[in-house]
Amino acid sequence: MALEKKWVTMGDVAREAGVGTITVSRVIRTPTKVSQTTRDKVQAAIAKLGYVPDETAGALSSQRSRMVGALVSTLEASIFASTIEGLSTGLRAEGYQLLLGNTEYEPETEASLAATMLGRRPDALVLTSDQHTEAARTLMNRAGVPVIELWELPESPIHAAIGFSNAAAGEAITRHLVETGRKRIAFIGPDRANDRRGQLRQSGYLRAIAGQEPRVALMPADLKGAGIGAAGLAQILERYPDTDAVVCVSDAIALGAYCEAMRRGLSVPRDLALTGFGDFDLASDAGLALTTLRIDGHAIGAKAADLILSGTKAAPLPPTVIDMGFELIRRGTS
Amino acid sequence: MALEKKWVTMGDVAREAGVGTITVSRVIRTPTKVSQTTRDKVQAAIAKLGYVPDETAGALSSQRSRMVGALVSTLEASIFASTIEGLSTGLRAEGYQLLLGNTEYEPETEASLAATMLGRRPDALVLTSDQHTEAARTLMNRAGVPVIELWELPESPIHAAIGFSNAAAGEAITRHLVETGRKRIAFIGPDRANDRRGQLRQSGYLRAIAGQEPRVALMPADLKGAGIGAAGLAQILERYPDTDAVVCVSDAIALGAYCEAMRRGLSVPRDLALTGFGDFDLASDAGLALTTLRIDGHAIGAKAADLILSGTKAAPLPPTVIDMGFELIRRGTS
DNA sequence: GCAAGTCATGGTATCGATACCATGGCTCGG
DNA sequence: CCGAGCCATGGTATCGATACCATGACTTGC
Repeated sequence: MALEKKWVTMGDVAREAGVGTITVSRVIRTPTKVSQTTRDKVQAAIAKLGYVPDETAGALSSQRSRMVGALVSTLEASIFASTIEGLSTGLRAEGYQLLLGNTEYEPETEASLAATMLGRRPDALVLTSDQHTEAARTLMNRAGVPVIELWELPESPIHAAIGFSNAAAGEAITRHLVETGRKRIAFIGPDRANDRRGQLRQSGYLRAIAGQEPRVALMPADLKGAGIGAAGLAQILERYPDTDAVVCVSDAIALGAYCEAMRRGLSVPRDLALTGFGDFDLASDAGLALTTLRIDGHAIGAKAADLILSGTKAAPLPPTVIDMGFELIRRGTS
Repeated sequence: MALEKKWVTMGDVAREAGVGTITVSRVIRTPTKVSQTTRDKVQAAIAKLGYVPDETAGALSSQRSRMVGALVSTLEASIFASTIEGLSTGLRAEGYQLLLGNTEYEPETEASLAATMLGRRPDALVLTSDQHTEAARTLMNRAGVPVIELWELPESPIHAAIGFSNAAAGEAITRHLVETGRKRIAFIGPDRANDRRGQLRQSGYLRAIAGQEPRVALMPADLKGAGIGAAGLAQILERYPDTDAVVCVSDAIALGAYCEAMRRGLSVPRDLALTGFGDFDLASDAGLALTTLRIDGHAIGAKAADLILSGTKAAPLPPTVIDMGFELIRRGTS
């Protein structure tokens, strides 16, 4: 341990201020427990020395890391961007920080990332991935760390969940097309074995078209959003030329389908109605004016932060499943 | 500290395997220094007990946290998504993890986040924000933590930088329009005082149109991408009805401008050429087929990971500025 | 006026891992 | 056959903060 001294320690501050180390700790964590004059002295010393408390040491001795691990299925397509933002903003207010991991829709990756993250002893784990390996479930249960699943309402939540019913959402947007007179409705999504959310939306679609013939195109996921939409619409029109509406599993996919429709000279929504999912920027009136289903990702993230911060060592947060709902936004494509 | 025992410790594993704790540590960190038989014994004990090493304690004693702090200007619009992804994937391979913070283009927020992050004693700090307060610079310098700035080539880098010249990029894409015969070129971007990257692209635009009249629309940043593009184009056409090309500071803004042009019955690219920036999914041939400037965000992130992992305690990474360049992608809008 | 209680503060053990140094067994060259 | 040198392993101090308990000064109620 003969490393050159690099960081100012709490002891240095204590010496400078002429107090005990514990008093410095209190000035930082629980200022009300220290008299005004002492507090000022200590704060002056902190400023003078440029002291930055070592959270690593604090975490070890207090057994609270003030870190939250977040495992997201994907960083692309901005799907979870606002959720992460809401979460991180909420946590920052209390000095908590976010550890980020990207599972890429792979349960195996999720399991390995979860294990690595638990090594940091986070105070909570947030998952936007919905498929967990048995090993991961065991690990997370045994760890005693609260686990919050987002963007879904799982049948058997690990602990808590905040989201909405993807099946109901898929059903709602499809029903909107049915109700506006569409008779031959198709569905486009990526072909991803571990994307349960997408599968649930598809099941909602199937329920809503009851009576109509299902027309589903699942395209290779490596095409990315727009590519999936464009290729998917091409496939649908080839197999079912008389299709008059398409439900896309995301706004990005809807963009691809929209552009493909333009290229084919189809009029939207006259010849073909189109819906997205998520209500991202590109769907707005200033953009494609896409009929879509709005998910308030920011609110989901903020709610998760609330939940985490409200749980304490003494009273861990109770198992809960919170339905944040969704909202149909009708714009120009339907 | 009378907390119930929750986690299996290295001592537990050592006892189970009948070895010293340090041997367990070596099995995890430097397996080659332990004999095969002992290694097997220890690994069996680890598996049996479900031991997850406490990185918090490891960080404290080894003075290496295996964490990298990343401060991004924004999580939205997926601008930095691939960079973060490249970074996190590269780091994961070595068991490093990512601490994420969102500065929202606010130098003050960046400074406060940087301070919080330094409390975790990260092994490196990665910034995609380009404006730093004086306090933040001082803090980062004093901390002795390598700082890597991304997506730019700063004149006075804090330490290392990986990116490209935003001014040259703005100039290149504008020059492309000049060379393809456009005579009255406008520029649309957000009105963000602390977005130096955008300002540099604008300065490149100004340099490239030399001789032409500058036509710049900077719209309120809270409109978001597509809104900025749509409102920006409207403003440009009102003030300069004969505009024949528009340089947009991002692909998302170009989408808004594109849709606005459609609504006005303008033909792209005949009446109006349009360019974006970033080459995100929506710009692809399957999407808008947008002429744009490709930035390889993933490569930038991956390179940053390499750089961080190559630096050791003994030989900290040398100050470097790496130009990753950019690529003009000509598609259907010019 | 005194016991009981509150407030501000400090001392010391401790969290769980790793660094440093030490040790015993073994190989190998002369 | 012996000492130099390597390999595998262990003991102990330590990283920098916080928890717990203790202490002395001062307030308050009856």
